Amino acid sequence: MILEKKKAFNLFATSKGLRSTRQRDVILDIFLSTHQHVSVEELYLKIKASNPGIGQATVYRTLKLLVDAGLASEILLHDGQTRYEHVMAGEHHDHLVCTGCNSIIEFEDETIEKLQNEIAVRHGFLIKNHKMEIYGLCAGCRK
Amino acid sequence: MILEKKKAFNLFATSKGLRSTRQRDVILDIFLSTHQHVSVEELYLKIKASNPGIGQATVYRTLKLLVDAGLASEILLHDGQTRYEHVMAGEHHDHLVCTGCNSIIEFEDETIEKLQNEIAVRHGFLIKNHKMEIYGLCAGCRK
DNA sequence: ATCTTACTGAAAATGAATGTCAAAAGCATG
DNA sequence: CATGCTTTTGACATTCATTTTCAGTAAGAT
Repeated sequence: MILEKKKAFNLFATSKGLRSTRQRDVILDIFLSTHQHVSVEELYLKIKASNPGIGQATVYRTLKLLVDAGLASEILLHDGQTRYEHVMAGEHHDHLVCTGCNSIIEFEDETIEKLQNEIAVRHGFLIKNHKMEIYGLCAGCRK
Repeated sequence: MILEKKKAFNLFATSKGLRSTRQRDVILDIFLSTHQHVSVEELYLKIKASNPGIGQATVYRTLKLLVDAGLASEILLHDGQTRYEHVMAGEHHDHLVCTGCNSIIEFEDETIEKLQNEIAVRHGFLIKNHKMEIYGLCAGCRK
């Protein structure tokens, strides 16, 4: 699966005339190895640990590329840090965000997706993507 | 309706030991008179036009208070500006965001709300609020 | 009217994200 | 494998939204 994504990225890169560099390989690798919803800072620190040479500007730049390539997407929570999550082809998931411990639970619901499409059609709207975040307290934090 | 909200804010203010000031009155007034989804900058400019004395720090501070009071909520789009929308008690609406012209269409869907609750229950999650944004092209921009 | 404490405005500070630019690296070519 | 052209990079500067600071002002209880 990780291999597929690397191939996908290479394809994207060549189609755009981008070059394949050590930095991009490393960043993609480490991004893919992280849990969902990494902030740039988290990712940068992780990268710096094994590859001290790579600068954060490059991490920022590469993450944008991953978004363009359809491998990652940005999520904005309410802590002022942009986070990036993995995009699985065709699949979509949404988030339960715990405001107590900041943990994120993912879920998927086909019925909601269908309803969204209906709503879009009703408004003559062409959906590109969407995000849904439910805020509250997780089981652990309710006590 | 605007009056109700002012009362609600006063109630909140006294319950928290906050003082009632001219600035807060003005900001709440003008916030309530705006369309949905004002950015702080937009609101600040509007306020400055009629009340040149009020500083933007106060606008920022007061908007946070409105959120605490349950009268406003933050929305994060992808343009680096936090926006605030009106919160109607009990009611909830979501957004179709056009990436072509940046217009926002609101909608409400009871079935989706119900499904969200089911999902929350299934995960032992206590919902406080939620956001859903669907990105794409509006009817006008599809052409 | 006085006193305490919260509030405000202006300016400085912060912090995420982006831009700049010279040096380095990719990669097509001879 | 040297050459030359172009993209990419890292370090640093810059931008821009938001937050903090702080001295002065104003609420509102007594």
